[in-house]
Order: sequence, then C-alpha cells, then structure tokens
Amino acid sequence: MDTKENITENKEEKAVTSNFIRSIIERDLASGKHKSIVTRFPPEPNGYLHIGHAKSICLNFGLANDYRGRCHLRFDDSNPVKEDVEYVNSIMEDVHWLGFDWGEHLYYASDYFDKLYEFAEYLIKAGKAFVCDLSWEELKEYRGTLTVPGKDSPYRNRSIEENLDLFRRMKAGEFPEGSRTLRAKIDMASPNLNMRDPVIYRIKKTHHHRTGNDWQIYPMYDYTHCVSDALEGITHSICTLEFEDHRPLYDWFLDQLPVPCHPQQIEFARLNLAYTIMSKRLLLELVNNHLVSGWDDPRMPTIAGMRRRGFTPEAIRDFSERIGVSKANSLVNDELLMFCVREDLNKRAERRMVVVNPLKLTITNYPEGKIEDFAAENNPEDPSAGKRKIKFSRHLYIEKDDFSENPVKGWFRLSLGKEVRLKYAYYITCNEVIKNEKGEIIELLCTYDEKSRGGWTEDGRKVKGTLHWVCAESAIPVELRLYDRLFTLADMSNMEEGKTYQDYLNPNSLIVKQNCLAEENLQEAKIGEHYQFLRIGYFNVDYNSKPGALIFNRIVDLKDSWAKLSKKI
RNA sequence: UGGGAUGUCGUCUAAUGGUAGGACAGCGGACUCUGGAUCCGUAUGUGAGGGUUCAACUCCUUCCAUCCCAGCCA
Repeated sequence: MDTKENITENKEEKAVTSNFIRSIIERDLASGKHKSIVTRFPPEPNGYLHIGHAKSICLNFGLANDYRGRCHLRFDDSNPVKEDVEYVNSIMEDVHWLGFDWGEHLYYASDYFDKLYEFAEYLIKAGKAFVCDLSWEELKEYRGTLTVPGKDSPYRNRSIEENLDLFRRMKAGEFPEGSRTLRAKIDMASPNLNMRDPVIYRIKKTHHHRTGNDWQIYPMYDYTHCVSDALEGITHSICTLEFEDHRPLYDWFLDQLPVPCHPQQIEFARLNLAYTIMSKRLLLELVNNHLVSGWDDPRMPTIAGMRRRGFTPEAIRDFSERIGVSKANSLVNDELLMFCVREDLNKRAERRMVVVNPLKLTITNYPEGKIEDFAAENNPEDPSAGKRKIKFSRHLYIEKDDFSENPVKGWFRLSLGKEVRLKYAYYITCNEVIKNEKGEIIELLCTYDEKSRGGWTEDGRKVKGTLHWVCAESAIPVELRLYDRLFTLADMSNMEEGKTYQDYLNPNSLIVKQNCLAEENLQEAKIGEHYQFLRIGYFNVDYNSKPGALIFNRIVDLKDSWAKLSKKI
C-alpha cells in the first residue's frame, strides 16, 4: 500500500523522537527477550473512532512498522449488549483510511470464546475460581470500599466439582441473568479493588453480533484481554492509563493459565484535545440529541467527522507523531492539529479564488463585453500542479472586507484613490463608491492600468495589496460551511460546577454562507477534493454537493496576520 | 483519609549523574503577485524544601498539586 511505504520512508528521513515505549521495545529487542514485536489495536465495536483512538492506532501500527513487527486489529467484543457490526465496519474503514493495514491479522475476542471457556474450567479445577451466587447489590457490599477491605463471598469455598457443575449449567443457560457469576479467587483484602475476587464470567442471554445465540455467558474484559493478547503472541500490550490498576490482574491471569506467552502491558496517557470532548458516551449524546448532524459532522472529533471536514490522514499521522507519548495527563492545543493540517494541505491543495461576501466592482475604463483569460498558478508550492485559465471582465466581485472607506493605519487593501493588484490580472484604483439609500456600499467604480496586465508592471511600481476576485460573467454561486470549535471551553474536563457540556457549545461552530461566488473552474470540483481558497482557507467538497450546487467545508482558515495586526491597532 | 500513577518553557515533549533541547503558540525582522507560504532571529521551564555528589530534571528524603480505581462496561 502506498501510504504504508511512505510512513516507513518518512521514518528514515525524520529523526523520531524517543519515548518511554520505544525505550522498552529497544531494550527488549537488544536483550533478546523478543526477536520482533507484535502490538495490537483493540477497539470495542460500540461507537465510532475519534482522534484519541487515532493516537493509539498511529502508536501501535507505527511501532510495528518502525520495528518491522506487526500490529493486529482485534475487536474487543465481549459485551454483546453494547456492540454492533455497524461499528465494526466503521472502525475498519477508519483504520484503513488513516493509512494502516492489519493484513491477515484481523481478530475478534469472540474468536476465543471456546478457548476462554476451557481456561475458565482450568482455573476452577486449579481451585482459582468459583461460582458465586451473590446478587449485584450483595457483591457490591462484599467488595468493600477504597478504604475498607472486602469480605469473602459465602460461596468462595465450594468444591471444585460443585463449581464445575454450576459453571457448566451457567453455560447451558440454566440460570437467569444476574443470578450467578464466575469469580477469580484472589484476595478480598487487596488494596487494589481489581484483585478482590473479580468477576470472570457473567450470564447474559444476549445475541452476539458474531457468535449469535451460542453463548449464555460472556467473559469480562480483564480476563478476555490478557488471554487474547497471549493467544495472539502480542509482545507489548499498549493501553491507556486507567488500566494501570488492572495490570496486576492481567499478570495474575496469565500466571495461572497455560498460555503460550506473557505479554507486557504498558500504559500511556490518552489524548485530550482542547475545545472538544473524547467521551464516546457524550459523543453519542451529541448525535442522538441532534446537536450535531451525525457521527461524521465535520465538527466532531471522530475520524469520520475529520475525514468529512477534509483533514488528511497524513496530517493526523503527523499530529500523532508530534504530540508524542508519555504517562503524564495533558491537554493538547487544537492549534497544533490545525498547524499539521495547514502544513500538509499547503503542499497539496490547488488554489482557487472564491469571494465569500461579494461586493460589486466595475472597471469603468475596461470595455463592456470584453473578456480576457489570465493564467493562474494552481499551486505556487508545487509548479508541477500547472496553471489554469481564469476569466476577467469589466464586472467583477471582490471581498467586502477588502475595501475600506476609512482605512486604518497599515491598511493596504483597497480604499478610495488607492491602487491595489487584482491577483493575476491588473492593478486597479478605486475612484468612486456607490451606496444605497441605507448608506451601504453596493458598488465600487474603479479604473485599471492596462500596462499592468498579468499583475505587474515594468516600472517596478510597488503595489502592496493583492486581492482575490471573481468575474461576474462567469462566477458560480457556491455554499461555504465555516466550521469552528465545537465548544467554547479549552479544558472540557474542567467545567464550572453545575454546568454540562451543553452549556459550552459554541453557537458559532457552524456558519453557513450561501451565495458565495467561485471562479468558474470550481464547476468541476469533485466530492472530497481539497482546495485552498486564496486568502480565505482550506476547503473540501462536501458529499452533500449536487451538480450546480456545490458545498464546501472549511477545514481550517489561513494564518491571518492582518487580523492579528489590526487587533493591536 | 486505602491503592496506583504523574509533575520539565504558555502547550506538548526530549535529556537516565555531565552544556536543559525540539515542536506548536508568542515576539521581532527579511522576503513575497495570497497580510498565505518561506527564511532568519528571540524570550520563557525542571512543583517546593532538605540531603548525597566535583556535578542532580535524573539518586535519597519530606511535603505539595493533579489524575485514575468501589460495573455482572471496556
């Protein structure tokens, strides 16, 4: 796959920043503990992937690429109540789109249900697990609290024969949901709650998206995950910080069981991004409450949303690389993501001219009916992108913001008596402003200098301002969707007392601009294509576009140093 | 108040006993047919206190702050 090769190549060119996981891997490789590494990305198919998952995907697949190992995609599907094939499919699509390939190594935890069951009987026979009849409430009570040790279950000392019989009957579906569990026999007094005889199996008479109605009991995460890792020969099982407390249990199971190997669990800090949320639950709420248009709303931090917005996989991978990996909880500025997007698109996106807020401009000394073609660079960063023709006539539109009747200091756009350049066309000077009854500017009358054809003159005259424009005769109307941060609070984990995420929704996160005018060349724009609209920003053709009714999503705006400057004035 | 973890420029992240570095953001400048891009320059940091050492972000110690854990979720 093309992108895969690129990743490897890039790695060799770019100095990779070290991190503690790389150190562990390099040590293990150097010591001969492992000849090669195997990682895995283990999503539960209960929602769409987001930028936080992207970090994990890039980490796991990236490590496998860099150290010439492999990375498995494994669906952690041990809770059929929350899982669905819709999510399985979207996850595979997103991982591929990001540029990664698991090859033959697609797995499901549910593939191991038989093996997992055998191992559970093994634990029972070894006296390490028992069937417990405590109800949910009782179990909670027996567990104790953070500071108070738990109490042994009254069923803890059942005979192996009884446990085996009961467990087999649980499997056979003889008991109702919630009536019994299989528990590991560890230590109810452990300060680590995960070690207080954790549940291994629970009864759930739920249809599973892969195993159908084969099972009446389903294994819990802690038991399933470590065994799945071991069965797949995973060397480094990388997960997020909240599983740190689970590591003793991960190791305990693998120590008791006759598994082929004992992977090392390594925890890193999950990604937090400024001005957004990463909780699957809240993301689902945004969708269900119609606060966004769907999982792929371009404002969503989901991979699907970012894809629709126009972010590129390259930019997301670059971002993942730049944020690094550590164990410290952190909040990453969204500006870094935007930087990565701009940097990538600057090299690749073709330029076009689009006027967002059109203001009519007539060139009084340019003949009525005359139309000229000018050659415009498709991408000044990439000469191989070639040139295109754009039409010019007496009647044009420019950006309302590019004219000022009372120019402030430092203004070098258009104003009365001032000369500016129309990009690729002519120098023009504004002579007259036409207003309506309300005093609003509705048209500018200008003259052009015929000798400035193409946008420059031989006398070397300095023209500070260069404006984008469209030809009134040939421009096409388009819709622009201007996206901004979904929330107004940078650290959404730090909301004011009593407020919810809904109190921080940014009312301006989507501004729809109808009847913007685009140069005629955009007529042929295809869904998904990326463009830079000169002096405006990067845009992507939304899939809701229809022939003759194009819709563009703003991916990110251009750096605007005038906006910054003018604020200081 | 039990257990586990984490504190390095504004932000993210390197440096594992030997010059605290990079990136983004910021600031200043150059250049420019995008006030884009590019280039150059520049300020800002080891949570606090003790100790060990010729030398401490790094080792020891005390403290402080923050995060995670009481699902038959993952």
